[in-house]
Amino acid sequence: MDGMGIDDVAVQMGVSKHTLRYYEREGLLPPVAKAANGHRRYTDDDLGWIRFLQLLRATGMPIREMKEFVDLAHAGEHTVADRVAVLTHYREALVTRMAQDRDHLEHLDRKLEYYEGVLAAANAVPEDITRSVRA
Amino acid sequence: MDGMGIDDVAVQMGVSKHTLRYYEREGLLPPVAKAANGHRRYTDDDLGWIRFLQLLRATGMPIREMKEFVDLAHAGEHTVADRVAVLTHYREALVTRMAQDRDHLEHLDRKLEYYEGVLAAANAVPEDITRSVRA
DNA sequence: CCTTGACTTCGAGTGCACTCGAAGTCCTAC
DNA sequence: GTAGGACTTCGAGTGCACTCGAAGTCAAGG
Repeated sequence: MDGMGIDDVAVQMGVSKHTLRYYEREGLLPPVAKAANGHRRYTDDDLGWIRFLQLLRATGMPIREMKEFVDLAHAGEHTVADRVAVLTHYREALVTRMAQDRDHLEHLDRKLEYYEGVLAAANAVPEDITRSVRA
Repeated sequence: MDGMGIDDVAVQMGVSKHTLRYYEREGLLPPVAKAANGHRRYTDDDLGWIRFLQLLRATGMPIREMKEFVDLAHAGEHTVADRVAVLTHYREALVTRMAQDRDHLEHLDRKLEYYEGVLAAANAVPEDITRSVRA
């Protein structure tokens, strides 16, 4: 039989076996083919789906809405416009978050600069003390 | 008495009153001063802390580690180097996430382009059908 | 034959970060 | 003086996304 076992898929895709079964249970993944012994065999299509799901998750989409999206995809071509709408929505949320992250990074760097200053001062103080002791 | 009430702080900082009390309980916020009637009065320093906590959260730091950080800050100047280490760690995690986000955005845009193509084709098909019917 | 080990299903448990509700207190306005 | 409403504490509940463990099945190796 062709296809990969769940263990290989888990390693290759960087998710746990538990998560793979969980996604399937939740309907995010179409029912995966089973070998004669009942073991899952993942096709390349399955792998593609998993990659896509990972992308959706990475955009911040919750499982519930991912399921809705998957159902739309399953419903056929007439849902493409809806799917574009959903994706566009999360695209915008992602762009917003990216802007916020840039902002947060800037703030963080300012904090770090401040701390570096404190650190430099702390290193300088002993010298001053030395000098004052010497004086 | 000076300082703001919890309601104003919640509105101004964009967090719920529940969360403000929760943060205080968890030791993320130093014990906030209380008016004679037991109501919390937030000083400007408190507001500054809250803003800082929001920054830490935004970098992806979990509550538990925020508490550790706060404890370090409370412990005095000799912990500055440790604090810099923690902040630097989360700074790097943030930078990594930002890079991943750029990557995700690119993938998402490719998906969207693909879908736009499908949509354009779907709009084109009826014309073709019309033509074939006419022929 | 029987142990080993990886798979299966199923429901239950975990960790996180809130979020809520009950019960009580205290000022304000009528 | 009492009804209303916002505050207080405290412990319990929620939602999310896994994560785990028990119990069973199956194929291969010794």
